Amino acid sequence: MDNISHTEENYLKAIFKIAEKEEGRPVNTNAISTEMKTTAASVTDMLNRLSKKELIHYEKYKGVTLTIKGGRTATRLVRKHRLWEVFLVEKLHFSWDEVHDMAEELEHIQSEELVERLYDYLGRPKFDPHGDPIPDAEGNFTFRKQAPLADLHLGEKGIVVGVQDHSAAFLQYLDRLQLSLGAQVTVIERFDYDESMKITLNGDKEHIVSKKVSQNLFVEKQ
Amino acid sequence: MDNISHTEENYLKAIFKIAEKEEGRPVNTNAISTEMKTTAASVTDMLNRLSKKELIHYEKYKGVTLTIKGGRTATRLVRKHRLWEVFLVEKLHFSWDEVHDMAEELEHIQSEELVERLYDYLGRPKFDPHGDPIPDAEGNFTFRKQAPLADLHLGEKGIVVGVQDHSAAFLQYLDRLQLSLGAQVTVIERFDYDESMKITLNGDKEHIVSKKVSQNLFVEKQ
DNA sequence: TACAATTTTTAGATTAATCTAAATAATATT
DNA sequence: AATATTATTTAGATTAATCTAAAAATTGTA
Ligand SMILES: [Mn+2]
Ligand SMILES: [Mn+2]
Ligand SMILES: [Mn+2]
Ligand SMILES: [Mn+2]
Repeated sequence: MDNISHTEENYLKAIFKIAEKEEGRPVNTNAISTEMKTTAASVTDMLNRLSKKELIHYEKYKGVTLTIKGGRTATRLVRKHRLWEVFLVEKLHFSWDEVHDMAEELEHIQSEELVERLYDYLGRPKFDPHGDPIPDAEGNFTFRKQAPLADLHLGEKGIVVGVQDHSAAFLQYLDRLQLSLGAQVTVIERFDYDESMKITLNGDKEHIVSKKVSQNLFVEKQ
Repeated sequence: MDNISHTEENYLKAIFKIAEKEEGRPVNTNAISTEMKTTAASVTDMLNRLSKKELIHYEKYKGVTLTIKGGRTATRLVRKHRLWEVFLVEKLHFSWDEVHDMAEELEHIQSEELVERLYDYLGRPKFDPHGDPIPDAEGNFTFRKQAPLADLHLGEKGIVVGVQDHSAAFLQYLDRLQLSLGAQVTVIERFDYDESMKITLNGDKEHIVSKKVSQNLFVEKQ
């Protein structure tokens, strides 16, 4: 009755993630099939199953939203995923571009007690290795007034606090430039031609970063 | 082709465990169905599947043995299971009677790299919280010349190194008596009547332990 | 050896999760 | 408004993992 399979959990997380971007509007079938790398027919099938379990509100052709129960399950998963990522980076010294797939499996470990002990063990972190907020045990997220680096004006300073693009390629590129979380960046020149910008890193190293990079990097203005 | 499901992994581990007790004789269907808490029919079905994947040698009505590949998979699972148990006890401070079910899930996390990093992180342990040996990355077990406490003669001393019975009830009972791994016990009296014995614990506390307890506790003679 | 008991396998169903192909509904475009 | 396009659902199959009930093989015993 109450048992939720790994697959069902992954669907709930996918719906949660899409709903976040879409600011709560009903999530449609195709968006889910893309996110889950599966067919629309499979999604429809699963939506009926999740609906019967009262994890989503679903009306044919109208898309879905999470119920309270479905939302709680999804945020629990996000909490577990991000805490395991912290563990892998902080304790086992994996780099931030290696941990996602492992966390994708670890997030399904049942025990609530385990998660909460892990949380304490890790020093009650508020953010994961990519700067994403870790919801607390009640499901509340810490919000931060962050903006893409691209939004900084000439002369403005910011601290790198997160990424939009979580791909290994982007994360490795940032490593190469030493643009890690906590780094201080200052915009010292902006090029209208291709919307790239020149920045200094911790008041020292200079870099030119492309529009794509500056749009995918979140900073907290200073 | 090469993908092994959680369920298949659990069957391999069950076969490995039974084969250990039976000293390599072919493992029969009913033994597996008991260990897996499932029906004989389901086991037969799974044996055909494992056989097709070349994880076991199987002949109808003759029982099964693990192939090299099946054996390697099983010992890797045992390694993972026991390392996670060490993690849960040493780092998250669970007690030894709480960790089995969590490890039963954690053992299925794929990444080999994760296991080896965990191994280093834990200080390359050779034994799990119940005193069971942790096979190394190549699948070799450390053997110990251990015997049930019941085998100690009057006046003999031993160090508690493991348990036969892994049930929470037994482990909690041992906790109550402070009979934990590493404790030194000396047999100071043996009662023929019910085969119980009186022991001293670390040369101090005295206890009378039943036959059942002394048979389920492993010691290393001194 | 013959019969009984036990063990194992087979047959036939069920449920979860997936797929392809076809049908239907919703939306966009002339 | 009619038609074309896109999105979604339905129909029908497949595979893994399980079950119950019945059949068959093996083992134990008189
Ligand atoms: Mn992740
Ligand atoms: Mn997952
Ligand atoms: Mn265990
Ligand atoms: Mn398991």
